[in-house]
Amino acid sequence: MSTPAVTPNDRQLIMPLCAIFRRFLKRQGLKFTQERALILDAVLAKEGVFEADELLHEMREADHRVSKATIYRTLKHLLEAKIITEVLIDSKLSHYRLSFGRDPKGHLVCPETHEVIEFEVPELAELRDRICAEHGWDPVSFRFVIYGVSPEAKQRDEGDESTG
Amino acid sequence: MSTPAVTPNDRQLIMPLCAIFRRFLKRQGLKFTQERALILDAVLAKEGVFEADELLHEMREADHRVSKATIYRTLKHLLEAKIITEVLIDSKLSHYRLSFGRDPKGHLVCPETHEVIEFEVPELAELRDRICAEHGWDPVSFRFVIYGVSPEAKQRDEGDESTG
DNA sequence: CTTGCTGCAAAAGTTTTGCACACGT
DNA sequence: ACGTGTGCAAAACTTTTGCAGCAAG
Repeated sequence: MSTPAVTPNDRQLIMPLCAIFRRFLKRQGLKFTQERALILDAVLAKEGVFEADELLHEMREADHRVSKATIYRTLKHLLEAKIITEVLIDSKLSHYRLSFGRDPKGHLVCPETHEVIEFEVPELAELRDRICAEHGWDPVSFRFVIYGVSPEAKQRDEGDESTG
Repeated sequence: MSTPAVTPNDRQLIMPLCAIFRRFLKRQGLKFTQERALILDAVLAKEGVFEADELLHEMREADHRVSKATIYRTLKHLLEAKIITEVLIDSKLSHYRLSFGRDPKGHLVCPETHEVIEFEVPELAELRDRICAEHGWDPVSFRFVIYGVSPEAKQRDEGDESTG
């Protein structure tokens, strides 16, 4: 397990994000509670895409007991604060990713193995602006998800060739 | 209401799609029932993106009473038969579109007004293949959704400028 | 006739909400 | 102190499933 060059929970990020969230909350007349701090920490610790339930369980294991309801309520605030973004991967389950200070990314998803790879494509932002301009819309954000078969899934399929 | 040049329920499409679905079902040892025919008809009548509940209500109004369960079960078969595709617009609700014989499309979505515009971008298919090749994946499909503020929403906001 | 299909109602899964009490400012 | 937040459990919502009778091949 080698350390990636830049991780989402870089020291440089943690401080300002906490401050940014506090400021956001104050501006809305909301409070920066212990629970919200813990949830923000849990989010910062995630490297890629995550779901609400994941946070709940990870926090339980770390003995940071926060209720499901509070997690959902806080995720909404984090979305509004633009600290996280929703990533549309599954139409029955919400997925999120840390987005603060990062370019939007595309996602490569393997439905078989549930692998998710993030990738950056500068063209997408241009595309977004061009399409919006053509229709007279103001761009807000975008999602680009590619579904495919990962190398792992292909390998798995080889030993599984006998279908039916 | 002028007639669009090409509608999804073109005569040219209805026949083969029905035949294609029948063939698909037979190959799977499944049956082509009256209910499945009605649902396919309802799907063909939809111009753009639709949801399960929409079909249910529209069919009820047309006195084509089919149960929720059957609609969901049939949509799954239509997906497998590649007659429709899932469009990821909302993470809590499934959206579909007729996909048979059509290029994948991108979608411009306005969360405020719920408008959805389809657009074609040839570059997306190339992009999909390039990204997959870079990671050693086999491409299957993709979704490109842009969120933005539609002209209608902008107009609506003007009369709404006084934000508490 | 055999096998799969339908409708219903209940179950399952995620997300939201009402309420009484607790905490941040 | 005031106004929010929290946890809990129940509600809401979409989607799935078990079962008894029904229809397609």
